[in-house]
Amino acid sequence: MNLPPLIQSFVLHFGEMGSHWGINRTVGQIYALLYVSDKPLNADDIVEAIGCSRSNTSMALKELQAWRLVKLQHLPGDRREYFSTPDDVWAIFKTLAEERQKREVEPTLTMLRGAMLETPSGEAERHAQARMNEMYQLIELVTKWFADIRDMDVETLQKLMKLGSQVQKVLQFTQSLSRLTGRDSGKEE
Amino acid sequence: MNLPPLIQSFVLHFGEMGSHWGINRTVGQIYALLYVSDKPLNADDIVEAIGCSRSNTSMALKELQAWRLVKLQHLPGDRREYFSTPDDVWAIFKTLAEERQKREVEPTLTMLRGAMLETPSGEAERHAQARMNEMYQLIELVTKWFADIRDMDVETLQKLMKLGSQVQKVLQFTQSLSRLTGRDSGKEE
DNA sequence: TCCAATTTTCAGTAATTTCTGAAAGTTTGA
DNA sequence: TCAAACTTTCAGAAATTACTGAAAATTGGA
Repeated sequence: MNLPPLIQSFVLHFGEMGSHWGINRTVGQIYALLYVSDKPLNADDIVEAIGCSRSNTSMALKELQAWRLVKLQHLPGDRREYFSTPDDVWAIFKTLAEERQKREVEPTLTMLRGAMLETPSGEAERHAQARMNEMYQLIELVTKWFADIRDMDVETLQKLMKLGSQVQKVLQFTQSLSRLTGRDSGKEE
Repeated sequence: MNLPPLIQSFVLHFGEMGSHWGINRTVGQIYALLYVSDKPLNADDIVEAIGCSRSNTSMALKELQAWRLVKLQHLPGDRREYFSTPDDVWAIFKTLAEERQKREVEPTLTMLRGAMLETPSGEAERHAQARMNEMYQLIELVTKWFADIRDMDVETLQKLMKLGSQVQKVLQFTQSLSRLTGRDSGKEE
């Protein structure tokens, strides 16, 4: 690996972190490299920069594309494929949230839904099913909320986040208002 | 493994999912087993139910304790250690969020903070540093917001989540109000 | 169509992670 | 203090995952 020190430490960090996430070192490193690069890179650029094999690079890029974290593009007069990450960090964040949702949460929800349909035989199973239901309700609520949040425009989202826990006050205020006027701003349960 | 079918499929699912998260199969399975169990279990109960070795169980329980996802307790007149998960699914969710924050996000923030202090030499490093700063700002904002959210009481949190994206309307409404009255409910940037 | 440039696949190897059994360590109460 | 009950550690085995180089496949232009 032959990179300026600032970039190198960023790339190495993402490589290490990869294992905490579900991705391998090379995938993490390549993503980091593309993220900070000021121009799209082709596979050989990446091999050169990271110091991994050409085939490994190919695999890693395929995985990053499956995650929708890199864009493929062609440069005029060059047959090679060039890769880059989206510029907008919020868009990246949303993509990541969507993909993790799809890969990690959906399958669990499906399994739990199936479990809800079973008829428990015996006390142990009855209790287990009740617990699974608690988990199901929680995950579903959080999931829907995340989807709502993801679909907000960045402006609103930033406003909301900066408001932070003070949103409580706004809610309380709105609820007193609605009690006075008889209108309700929130969804019913 | 010798468990009622409903419980078995739950336990196996968490085992598989473990690898998508940063935990191994046994850890996932044991957590799932404890989560649905109607009483605390000791290490031998777990070995019996899951079918792994005693030492593996010991390691896995240690990891689950490090994640603060299981409670250790003693039963009167029994020297063995019994394990269970917290009852409250919201508490579990919060613990999980805190631990992931600590393990996955903090180290990255630290690295980025360090990178911000470097003086870039050359255009590539200058651009890279700007990108890292964008990432830093985003992660910090989301992190603070998460912390705010975590510290809300469950009631408010559920209310907020059920409101979903309609919170936008509440925000807009409150802002028109504050424009009228000259008061501001939100933090300043 | 053919050739050269480029990308992908794949089988074998290397590295890492997980798991086990045996041994060592710890704790409790007699 | 000792012994029994129980837990942890750890070195090596097993399983899994990551990586490589060679070969096959694909692509675009002549």
